[in-house]
Amino acid sequence: MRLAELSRRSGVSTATIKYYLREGLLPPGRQINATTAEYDEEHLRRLRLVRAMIQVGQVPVAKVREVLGHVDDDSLGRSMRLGASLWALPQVPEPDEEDEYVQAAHQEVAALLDRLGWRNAKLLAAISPAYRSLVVAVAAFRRLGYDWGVEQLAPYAELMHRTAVLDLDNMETHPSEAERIEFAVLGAILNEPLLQALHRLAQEEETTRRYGFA
Amino acid sequence: MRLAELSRRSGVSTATIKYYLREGLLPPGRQINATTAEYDEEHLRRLRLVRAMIQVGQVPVAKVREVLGHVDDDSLGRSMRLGASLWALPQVPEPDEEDEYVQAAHQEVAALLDRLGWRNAKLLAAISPAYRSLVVAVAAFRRLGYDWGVEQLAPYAELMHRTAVLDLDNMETHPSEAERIEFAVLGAILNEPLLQALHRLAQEEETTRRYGFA
DNA sequence: GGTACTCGGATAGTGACGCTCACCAACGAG
DNA sequence: CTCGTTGGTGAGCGTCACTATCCGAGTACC
Repeated sequence: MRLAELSRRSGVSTATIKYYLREGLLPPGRQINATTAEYDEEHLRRLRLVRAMIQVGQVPVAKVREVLGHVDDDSLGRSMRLGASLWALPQVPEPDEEDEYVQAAHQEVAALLDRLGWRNAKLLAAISPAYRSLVVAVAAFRRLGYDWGVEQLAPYAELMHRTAVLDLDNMETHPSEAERIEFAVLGAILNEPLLQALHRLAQEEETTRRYGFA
Repeated sequence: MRLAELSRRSGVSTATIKYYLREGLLPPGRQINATTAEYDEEHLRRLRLVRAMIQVGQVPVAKVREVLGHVDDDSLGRSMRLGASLWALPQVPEPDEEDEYVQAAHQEVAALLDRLGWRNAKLLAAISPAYRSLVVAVAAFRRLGYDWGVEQLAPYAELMHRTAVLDLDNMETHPSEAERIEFAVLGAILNEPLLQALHRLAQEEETTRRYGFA
């Protein structure tokens, strides 16, 4: 198929596809002659993945390129590939370690991980962007005078852990290793907007249950 | 306190504070004379809230203004005020209702709400941005060949509902109505990055538990 | 074989966003 | 009186995700 058809089948404008090609988000098509290139189903699939990451996952173009690099990198083990992809996701700015709220948040999060027995997460704390994001979020609450501590966080963490278990169980239903990796990466990126939407919908449901529509 | 002190105490540059004032995210200070304005603790608090929304919650400036308008609008009831704030949050682009995947996703989500007995959410479906986001996310999965149906979604929805229950329980611990509203809005906005961070950390924990660090 | 169309590729431009800079006249401390 | 600082304003910056335009080379159709 040629560029125009790829565009038609994906619903993405030719100009945008050209942009993705230029940015290295799509591998170039098979060159037939100076003015024609041939694309296949794999290109279509990759294009849809890219669109999903950018539009649904709000992943910036540069990060998409990075994530795809990890997905295609056969030299990594499973944990590393998944981790590398997750870590490439958009991040919160670095916490200011001098800040007293940040320091208190560090303590709180460390206590939380102890309470939960998340030993691996503790080991990853120094390098994991998720850990840093958590510290930043907790610090933001504290700065506003809301003292979220272990007591408040633990039930949320428990629920999120169950969510993660579901994620991985779903992943394991896929037979081939390659497919599992793609699903894991994809799931890590697309699950979040989905969870967020479910969470907001659940909040609306619960709010109206408790207080009605007024 | 004057602008420079507000800047020092909040860690936000004076230029940025001026920008927020111009954009109406902060109410103007009490004018003392042509070159001096006085700000108080309320300004500081509001500024921290704005920063938290923008930096942690990734809420665009225009949305922050909108949300603050709802927070300050005493004419609304609780559900409406919370709803108005939640609905002002960044959204996914409108789903293309012509698209077959979107139509299938609609069916799937409707079936999900039936299964869960989320009657209020069903009523809100036509107007709720959360509902639309959910449809877009499910459609994105389907387009990539992963058929997330009621079976896969229901356990996630159940967990998210429990999360929402926690949210509202936490909100109800606050004594005054005004404080509850602020906490609810804030929670709705800041909880998401926090949940996301917990989710990612839980994924890392669970991945390494199952497959080690390799 | 003529011609109108389409192809891919490349360059430059767009509009939104979140600041950030430079400048200004008006003050206030020494 | 001088000099630094104040709050307010207009314009500018860098990034991002496209998008519009042009080009010369091929292709389909009559």
